[in-house]
Amino acid sequence: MNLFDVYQKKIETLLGEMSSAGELPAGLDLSRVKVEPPKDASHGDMSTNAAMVLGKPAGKNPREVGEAIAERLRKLDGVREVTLAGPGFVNFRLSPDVWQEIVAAVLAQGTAFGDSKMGQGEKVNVEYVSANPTGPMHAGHMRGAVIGDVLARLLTKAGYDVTREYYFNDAGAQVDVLGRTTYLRYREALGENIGEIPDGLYPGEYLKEVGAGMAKRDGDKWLNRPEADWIAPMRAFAVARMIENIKHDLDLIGIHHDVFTNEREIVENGTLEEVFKKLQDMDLIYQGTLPPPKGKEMDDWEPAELTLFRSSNFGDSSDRPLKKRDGTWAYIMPDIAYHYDKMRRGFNTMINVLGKDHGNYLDKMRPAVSALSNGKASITVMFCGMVKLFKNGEPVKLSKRSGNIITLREIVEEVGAGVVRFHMMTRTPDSEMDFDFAKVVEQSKDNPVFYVQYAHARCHSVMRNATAMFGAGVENEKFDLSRLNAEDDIQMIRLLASWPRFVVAAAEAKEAHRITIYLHDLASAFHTLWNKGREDATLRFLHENDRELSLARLALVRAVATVIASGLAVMGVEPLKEMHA
RNA sequence: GCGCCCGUAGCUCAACUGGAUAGAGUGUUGGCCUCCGAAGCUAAAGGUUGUGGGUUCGAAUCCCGCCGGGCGCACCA
Repeated sequence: MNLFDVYQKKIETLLGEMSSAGELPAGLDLSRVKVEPPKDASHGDMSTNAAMVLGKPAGKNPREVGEAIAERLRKLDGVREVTLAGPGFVNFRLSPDVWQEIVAAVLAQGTAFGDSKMGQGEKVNVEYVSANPTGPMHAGHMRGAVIGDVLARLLTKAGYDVTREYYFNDAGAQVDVLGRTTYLRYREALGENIGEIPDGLYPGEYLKEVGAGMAKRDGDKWLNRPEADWIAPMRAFAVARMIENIKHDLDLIGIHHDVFTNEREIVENGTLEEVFKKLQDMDLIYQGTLPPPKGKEMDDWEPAELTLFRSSNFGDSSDRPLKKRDGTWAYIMPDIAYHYDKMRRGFNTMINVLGKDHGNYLDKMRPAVSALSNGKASITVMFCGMVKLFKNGEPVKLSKRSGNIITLREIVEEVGAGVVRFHMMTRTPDSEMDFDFAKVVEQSKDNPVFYVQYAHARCHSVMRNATAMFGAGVENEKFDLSRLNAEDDIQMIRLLASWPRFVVAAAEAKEAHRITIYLHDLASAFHTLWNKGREDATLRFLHENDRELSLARLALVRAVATVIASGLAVMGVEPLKEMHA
């Protein structure tokens, strides 16, 4: 239930009536007409720009149009205090019962309050994490992992049919390195002294158990045999183990993908050839020579004739090679084929969460997606900035070379999954962010996770007190919403009522971090209201001698807790009923 | 050199995607616990939204030019 949608429709109907009555021309474009909360609450509950948007096409002064709109608006049920302001805003208030009903709606819908049908069941593919299975999840992965997952939750809440996907490469050079390192660990497990891990292999301890696992499964059958014999089984075994490992680590922060796709499948089932043929049929493939890249020192540049894709037809800065000089596929080809595969599976909206260092991924992929779908499919990339870790105020040095990585598991064990998730969402995705192990668990209002959780816990504290005061089961007793008539009550409800709007706006913009902003506002409003009760006893939630008011206020408090929980659910964070030190 | 992103209070970030007087936190200085959890609330203060033009009823937001920053620019993966 989105009140703003309700009044948007009412106003559109009203404008239609004005056209019929000849007060406005027929066939006006209403798409820019909006109903939103005014920036300054003292202007009213809602505001519409209709008069300003329609003034010009109607050939009338906006204020004149506004006056006519106001006239009709005054006659609507639930509307009061219609005023004309500024350049032509029509502001109005809603009568208290309209607001009070929101509390009932929230309690009836529970955390589903704020769900929207905006997405209309459209299939969306959100691809995130997608780390190659060469090591455990570490600090560098957590930002993208959480951003992708929360975006998926948000889009689901907004009515999209979301598939969470993980794509990994189980071929290629990195995976060969994994295979070789596993072989070394395998020999170690069989009793050999392997000494230091040589340069160019993965030094991390985590491959020890993989090698041991291999030794357990296959015994010594791979010893003293050439690499050509053992590299494939080592790779396969290690990849399978690492994927299990990754799934397990992701589970620690509540992340579960629906689909795992690997590059090998795409390559082996002939998708590359199919895509290539398709592009050929569209006359988008030719043999040619590219100019050397500009602005870069190229000591070994040699012009060569290559098989090129006319990506510049689709806005790319230059055409791109799909085959190398030796005739084998260029590396972007599997990626293109993979996106073709997604489209073939019915996804016209594809979202990719990547690190900022993949800066030109979109440039490379968009032309292909556009060509292969005749412009129907879209690919969006969300770039994530780096997370800088701090311990005791000192930056944590990370070195993958020495195997000195901070794993996701360590972080989650130290601060908890909810804290990690919430913090990753406190900034726009592409900004850099500091993550201080001490600060993120600090129990003060400086810490947004705590602040929001505290508000939720306080709500539950009120519920506990209500039980103590009025006996068990008070929350199920009937309440009279009309008792919520203090301006502060209504103020609180207004904020609750705007939650569905936030969901829609955040989903439209694909900016899940806005949810944290809303939650912080809501928590702040609740803390404020709480404290007002200290100075003005009439605003307290519970009144021993006024059971009816207490029940109504208790309903309000439960609604606040419900909306906080609804927001935290989008974040994938478990709401706390009690804070404990 | 080219492409993408960014530039908002001293600092870290918002601003519901074109709306009215640009808001929070932090830092500084005050006030509030016999009272539902003071782990909180509250007052003051801080701005030519990098800059110069343009578009319109209206611009932090859209367009163009500068200035400054980040990332990317191979047939590597």
